[in-house]
This record gives sequence, C-alpha cells and structure tokens, in this order.
Amino acid sequence: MNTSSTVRARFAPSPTGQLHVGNARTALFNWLFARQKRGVMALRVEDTDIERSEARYEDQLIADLKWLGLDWDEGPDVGGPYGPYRQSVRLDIYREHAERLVTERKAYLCFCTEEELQAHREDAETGQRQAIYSGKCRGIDPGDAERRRSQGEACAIRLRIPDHPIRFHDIVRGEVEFSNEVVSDPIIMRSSGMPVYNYVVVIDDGLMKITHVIRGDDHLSNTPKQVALYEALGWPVPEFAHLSTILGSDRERLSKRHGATSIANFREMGVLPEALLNYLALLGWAPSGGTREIFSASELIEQFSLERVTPSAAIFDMEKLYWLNRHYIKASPPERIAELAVPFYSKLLAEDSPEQVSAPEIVEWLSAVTRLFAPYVDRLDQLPERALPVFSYDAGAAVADPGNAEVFSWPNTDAVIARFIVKVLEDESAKSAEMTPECFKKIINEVKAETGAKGKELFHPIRIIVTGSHSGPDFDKLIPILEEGSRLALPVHVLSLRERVEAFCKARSKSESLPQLARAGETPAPTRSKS
RNA sequence: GGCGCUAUCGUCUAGGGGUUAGGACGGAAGAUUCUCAAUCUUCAAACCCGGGUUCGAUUCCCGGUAGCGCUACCA
Repeated sequence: MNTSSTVRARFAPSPTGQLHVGNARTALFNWLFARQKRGVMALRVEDTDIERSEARYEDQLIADLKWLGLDWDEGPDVGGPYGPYRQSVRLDIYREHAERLVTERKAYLCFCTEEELQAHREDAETGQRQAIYSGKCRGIDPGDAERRRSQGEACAIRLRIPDHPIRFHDIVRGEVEFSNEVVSDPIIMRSSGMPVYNYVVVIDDGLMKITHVIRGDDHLSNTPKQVALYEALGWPVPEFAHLSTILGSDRERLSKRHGATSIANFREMGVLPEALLNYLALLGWAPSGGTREIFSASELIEQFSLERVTPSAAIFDMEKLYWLNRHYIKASPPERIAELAVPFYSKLLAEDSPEQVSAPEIVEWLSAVTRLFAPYVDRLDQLPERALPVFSYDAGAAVADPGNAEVFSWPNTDAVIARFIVKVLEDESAKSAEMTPECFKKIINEVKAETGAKGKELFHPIRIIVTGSHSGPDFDKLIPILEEGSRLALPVHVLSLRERVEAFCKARSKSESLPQLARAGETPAPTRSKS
C-alpha cells in the first residue's frame, strides 16, 4: 500500500476544560473525512499549556468523544507509530527541530527583551501601523549569536519569514494569500525553552504525516506562519480545511453564556448522541441536493464531503437539535430510551440515594412511565417533570386551578364527577389498587350512559380527578401505571386511583358544598389509611 | 488601526447568468384526537447595499457596509 496516498487526519484538542460543541464538530468532520477516505484518524492532546491543562480533562475528553460515537486509530490512549501523542512529552523533539532550523539559517536567535518588543508594539499601535517584528536580530552574525547564547544571554528562536507572499490552498475557502509584509518573523521557541503553539502544531502535524488539517477558522490567520514553517522544515504542506465558527443566537461566538455548550451538558440533558452527531454534521455541511436532514453516522461517512462544507459562520439552533432529538427518541427501541431515562428520575424520587430506584420492579415500572411520556419531551431530563402527574397529586390545587374552572362550569360536570367517584369507591379492584384499563373503561361508559356526557364533557372532569389537569395522556396507559406505582415501595408514594378519588372528594367538599355530590354519595367514602 | 474570512427566509441550508429561488427547524392555520403531544395538509417568510461585465445578474468582478477571526516569548 502506498502510504503517501493514505489520508491522515487528526483532532488536536487542549485538555483545558469540557469538550465544546465547536470542537466536537471539528472532531466529527475530521472523523467523517478520515473514515470515508479509509484513512487514519489520530487524536493528539495539546497539553503544552501546563497551567490550564489537567489530566482529568483528557479523560473527560476521550469519554465525550466516545459517547458521540467517534473513535481513532492513533492517540494517547491507544498509541500508534508516530507517538507520543501528548505534546507535553514531545519537548525534546521541538527543541531538536528548532536547533536544526537555526543551524540551517532558517531561524535565528533573537535577543530582544519582552520590554523592547512591548514598546515597539505599542509604538506601532499608536501610529496605527501593523505591529510586526522589527527584524532587529535578523542580521546578527550566527557565530556572535551562538557566543552570546553560550555566555548565558537569554534568547528566543525566531523563524525567518520568506520575502514572498505566502499562498495556500483551503478546501473550504479556495486559494488564500497573505502578503509577507504582514507576517512578521514569529518566535518558535521562547527564551524559557518552551516552544510556541504555531510551531509545535507544525512539527506534530508534519512528523505525524498529517495530510489534511481540518480545524476551526480561528486558525486561518495563523496558517501563513505555519506554511512558512513547513517550507523551512522542508516538509510537504498539508491540505487545509478551515471550518467556520459556531455562533450563539446573538451572533457572538458560542460560549457558556449561551447555556449548554459542552458535550457533557447535552449528555446530562438527555440529548441522544446520534441526535447531537446528526445536528453537528448539518451545521456547516449539507448533502448534495440539500433536502435530507436525518443521517446516521454511517450514512454521514458515506455522503460527507469537505468540498460541500459551508464557509460562513452558523448559529447554533437548539430548537432544531431538539427536533432531531425527539426524532431519535421516537425512533429508538423503547427499552433503550427507558434504560437511558431511569437515572433522570432518581432526582425526583430519591435525591440522596439513587440506589433506591434500582430495584428491578421499579426500573420496570419507570420504563413504562418513560414509554408513556417520552413522545412528549425534547430531552430525557424533561421526563420527570412531564410525568409529574404520576408522582405528585394535589387535589386542592386541582380544584382551585383556574385552568380547570371552565370544566367545572359545564352543566354536566358535577354529575360526571359524582357518578365517577361513586363507581371508583365501590369498585373492588380499586381498593387493592388493581384497577385494569378494561374496568376503568367500563366505569367511564357507565358514567357516560348515566349522565349523557360524552367527549370532553366526560373526559375532562374525570382527568382532573385522576391527574389534576384536564389534559394528559390516555387513561388506558395511565391507569395501570398509577395502580402499579402505588403498590411499589417507592421513596415517594404514588397515589392509586382510589386514593386520588378520595383526596379529590375531600378537597372538593372542603372548597364548597356540592349538593349533587351529597345526594349521589350517600355512602360515606371509606377512608383508606395510607401506609 | 492592519490583515484575513464571511454574507440566500427569524435559524440551518440547496441552488445557480434567464427558476413560481427548493428543503428543514421554528411560526401561523386547518384535519385528526376526550385533551395535550404526535401525525397529516396548507400558508407566511430570503438572495446586505452600490457600481461594473452582460441582451439579462441573486449568481461573475470590484467597492462599501456589517459580522467574525487573527494581529503575543496564549492555545
């Protein structure tokens, strides 16, 4: 196999915090490209910023990338032929190549002090000129320079920028040209002996034989320096693809200010990885024709193309992400969604001890709750709130709720309520919280026949008694959930149908006198002691 | 300030010298459902401005404007 034709892409994040969606999108595009070309995907950790880099962030980074479904052939965790893949352990390599450049006169020692440079820069700024390096040390005789260094004089190493314009090809933007007038000789090694980012990235990409540098467009202006470096090093210049910035709704660079921006945030919100992956792919890329929106990872690998990446910045649209997430929630096997959803209930049910909800019968029941409410939510973390009518029932609030006032004003409502209550209280299965949907249906039909109410007039009052609200899910699915939930040893007791009816009776009789109810319910409601 | 990049519905985008400028999210209306959600149908909604080139520019070129980025011994 001809290795020179093998595509090699890389994702090179700094482990300085949570993986941001913008970086995740860069990782995704690299991955899609590498996988489509049957090339190599490498992960390289840019941890030269010792103050901000932390090992735990690296673990987090790898976990987030894997959660999204990405993988890599070479990296700090899996090794590879061009390692090490962590910059902090490549320092000798950087020094060695920098010295080589000095020896070859491609770079030179610079003895300017920071104060001098600072003064020069300020001077240029007040004169409204571009602050480029004066070139003061460019002409120092190499022998003299070497002598001064060996005598202990502090010096940095600067690259000599050639005196011709620097052009390079960008797959997303076409030919880009920078006049050499605006690129000053950059420092590649600090006087402290530490290398500088724009230098390190070239050494790493070059040594790792990266053929395609796909990264954020904030690096576009750095690229001429890097191209000059490749040329000085005598290495082939890779293809570049600079991806546009992801902006927040206010057109500013997406940041924490805009809410959820890290992969971990989305995972914690109950966004499915395939939804996020699909959304990120659509941000800056569209398939030929541009009419399809839903793509699996393998479909993306098949159809992706860097040539079709848009150069303009894109605003992150949470609503569209939610739409995709809803789609994938509905498209996934219910068991999977249920499994993913269980942890979200623990906050509601047992804040301090999530293990309380791990009993198999409870997990089973929570799965049923999830199946019922999942079609109603954008994200899994909304499930407990959606399912709140199951977990908490406040009859007093239901009676007082202005949203229910209209229902209470309907002429048939009182009769429906009265008949329904009597029938539930008389029902044997309800006493042991084992009311079946069939039995419930029978009661509804009897109430319907006895009162003449139908449709909303029938269902709304009954739903208010059962859930506290006139709108909600189908009784067929809800009733078994309530009954079963009430029989479970949950940290928070779920009221059975009968318990709800009893609570409602109490609340209603307290709030006002109900002549019809009094007449209908001669049999005093037997109070069932709540354990 | 200098340099660079960018510019199609509110948003993501397709398209491209002559089109009813297409799709999706979101919005509105309707159908359906006991209700909400879902689903289906329909509707509203865009080529930044000014010059060229051309028979004809939203499309190509130039300028302006705006947004973003870079302008460090940060990454």
